[in-house]
Amino acid sequence: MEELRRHLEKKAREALEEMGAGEVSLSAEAPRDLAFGDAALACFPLARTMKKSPAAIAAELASRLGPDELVEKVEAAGPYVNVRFRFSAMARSVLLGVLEGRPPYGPFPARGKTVVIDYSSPNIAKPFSVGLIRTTVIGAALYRIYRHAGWKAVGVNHLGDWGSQFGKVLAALERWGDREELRRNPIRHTLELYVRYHREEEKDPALAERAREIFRKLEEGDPGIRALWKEITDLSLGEFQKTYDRLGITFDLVQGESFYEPYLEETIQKVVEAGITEVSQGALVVRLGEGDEPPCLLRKSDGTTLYLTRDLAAVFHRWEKFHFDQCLYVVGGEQKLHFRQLKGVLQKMGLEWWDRIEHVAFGLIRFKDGRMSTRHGKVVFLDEVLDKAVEKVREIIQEKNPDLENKERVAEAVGVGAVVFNDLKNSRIKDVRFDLEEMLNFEGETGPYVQYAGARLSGILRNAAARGLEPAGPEEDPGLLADAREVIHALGSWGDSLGRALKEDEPSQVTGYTVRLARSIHSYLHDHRVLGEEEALSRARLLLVAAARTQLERALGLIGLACPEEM
RNA sequence: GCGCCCGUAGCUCAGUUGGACAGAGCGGCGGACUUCUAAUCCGCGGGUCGGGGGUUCGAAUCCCUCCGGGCGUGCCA
Repeated sequence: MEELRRHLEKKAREALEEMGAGEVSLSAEAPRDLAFGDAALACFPLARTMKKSPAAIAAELASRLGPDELVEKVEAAGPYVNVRFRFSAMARSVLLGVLEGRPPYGPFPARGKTVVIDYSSPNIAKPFSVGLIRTTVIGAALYRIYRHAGWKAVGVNHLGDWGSQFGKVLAALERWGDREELRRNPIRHTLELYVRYHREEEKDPALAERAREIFRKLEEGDPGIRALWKEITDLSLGEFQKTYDRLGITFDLVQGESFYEPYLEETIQKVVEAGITEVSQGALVVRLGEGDEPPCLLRKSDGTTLYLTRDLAAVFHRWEKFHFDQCLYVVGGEQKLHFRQLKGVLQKMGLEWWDRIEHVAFGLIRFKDGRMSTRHGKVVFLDEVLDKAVEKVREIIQEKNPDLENKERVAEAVGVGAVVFNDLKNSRIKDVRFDLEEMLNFEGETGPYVQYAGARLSGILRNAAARGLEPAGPEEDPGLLADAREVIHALGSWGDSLGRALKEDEPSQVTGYTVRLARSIHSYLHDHRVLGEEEALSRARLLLVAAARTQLERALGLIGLACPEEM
């Protein structure tokens, strides 16, 4: 599709030059409706320089753009020039592009650029709640998308394994904890302790004092406290890993905030040496901007450090290690100020790479009656949601396809996929209401809908193989697929979707692509048979089926969904 | 109070960066399985694009203002 558009753009450029428009160019875009054609040139941008109406320009341009080996028909429609490509050329370009894995369908060659992506980064004193799914799956999708586009991607899990909340948990453990229970059920027990702490903190000032003291000792390196901390973080991380495995998510670098603990002093020193700090109310701060913009705190009045201090240490470390071209933080939108401050400090320090930092924000998950709160124990565990989804899929399989092999594996892939898909469906910035019922509705624009399209395609390919029928080869004319124009277009729009996904750091563009592709496939398969037609037709359609299946699996893979052969 | 984000069909959302008649899914109603998987497909109904101004040949999209919701706003992360 891309090469056809470039061909058209080149022709248009030449024609416009003949028309005396000078060195101008128009870009070919997808028309609003397939009925208009396969590509459209909008002439609005030329109206001013050419001092003619867009419609007049379109009319003249259209008259100069004749048919050729790739273009079948050119037509002016108001301010647009609509172009229909020769179907065989278009189909061949798309189908072979997909099957041979040429970019953008297959991965791009390395382009020598590095992106560091910070995602998931759970606070491991807290449970793996559904709230964490957002950063985890959005970040992992971006990681795969950047890699597909030829970037060197570094996935970082910046574990929240440090900070005053550990003082709280350890203080609670000291007072009410059960070490046996902690080992058996680390996450739940830690959560219980955390909730209890917050319930009792208000009426018991000594408790809060003890928590602060413990955190201070932790930072000072007290061996007993350190050992306890290590035990909790290890147990907790083990539990997190199980969920990552289920989601198929990996990292290149798992490094807790604690890792940076020895570097905090030199980090603070670096900022001080830049001459931008001041002491205010006993705390070390950097003032950014004017007016009410709150200052950034590097060190509290009690001498301990903050989130920002540790993030600064981490970003220096990342810079030295990777010299990234971009560094993305996939973190909720409520932390916008924090990242503005992080960038602000770097900028004020005069570091030229401050602008490569980007906060990829997303909306939070809310319940009908307000937001989640770990402190109040108002959490839903992600694993429970996944389990419910998988259970629902099991029931559906039992009902629809009881003879299926690998039932359990398919149920897991479809159930987990449904939850992941649901989270990647909408623009990331929107808040999402936690609605289990909607998550478990598997009809319409859902993960199972897309996977089901893949399974139907696979079924056809299996049957064809059993009959010894091969897809048409590249030398054969794909003209027999003229009734599949919509599928070809859906397939061919991949470059647009991928481009926007990258430009906007928006995995939902890929999700949307899978839905459109699946829809065109379902619709086509409903109206057309592949096997049992005249051989040339069957083989041509088989080529389409193979390409659709390949591309669907690729796109699903980028957002972290499997594409089961059967379901 | 101030700052940022969101507001499109009953519900959940798209809307290709200012352009062709505002589109999907869910829910509702009505149809399609002796034929490669009906977790599917096809049709119908449903919208002052939160309100009001402005910029423009042209605004859901840009600017101003108001309203509603969310988030943040010095020692949490």
